[in-house]
Amino acid sequence: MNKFHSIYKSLLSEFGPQQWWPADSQYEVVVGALLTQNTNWKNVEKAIANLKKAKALAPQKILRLEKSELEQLIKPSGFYRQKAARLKLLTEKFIEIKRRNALPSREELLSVKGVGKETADSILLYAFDLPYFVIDSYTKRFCAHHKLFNGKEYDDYREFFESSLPRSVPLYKEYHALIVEWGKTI
DNA sequence: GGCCAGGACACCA
DNA sequence: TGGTGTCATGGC
Repeated sequence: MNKFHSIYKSLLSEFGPQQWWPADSQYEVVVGALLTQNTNWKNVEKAIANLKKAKALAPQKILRLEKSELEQLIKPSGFYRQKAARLKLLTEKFIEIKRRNALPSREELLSVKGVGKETADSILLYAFDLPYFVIDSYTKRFCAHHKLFNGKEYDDYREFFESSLPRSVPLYKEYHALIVEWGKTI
């Protein structure tokens, strides 16, 4: 068992299973992935609750909302003007993906304005169950703290995790969630 | 009452 | 490629 695996086990015993991503649908994961950018999850929950209350948490409904309406609904998540515009763009991509009945590529998600690497990987992993390890600011601190890796670029970290762990979607999901939980405590 | 969150992008040198 | 400004609300 390598160092990654033993740390994982201790995180799991300390914090318990995180069961990410909390959502009622695949599309809700996509929405949450965008809204949570540099934003406390509590605020994202408020925005998603607003969308549900307005019965707007569905791709076609988001597209049909006036931009100002959408802005008001997602306001608690912050950066709401940017996010409203970008959520519509991402939703168009989501519809296209579902229409062709195929899995999304990382490249096409990254081509959507407002979707960077972490958001793309979160969607690939948590919405589409594809084995991409999500890297965030906590993950880099985590690596430094445990002297696991001292890289620079996002993809260096991602490839390091992916080559150090068994290629398991449930493991990727849980490990990233546990790192975030760890990050909140330090 | 300030600090910051489950980032991304534009612009500059 | 590296550094900095911008976007913005709400929790603690």
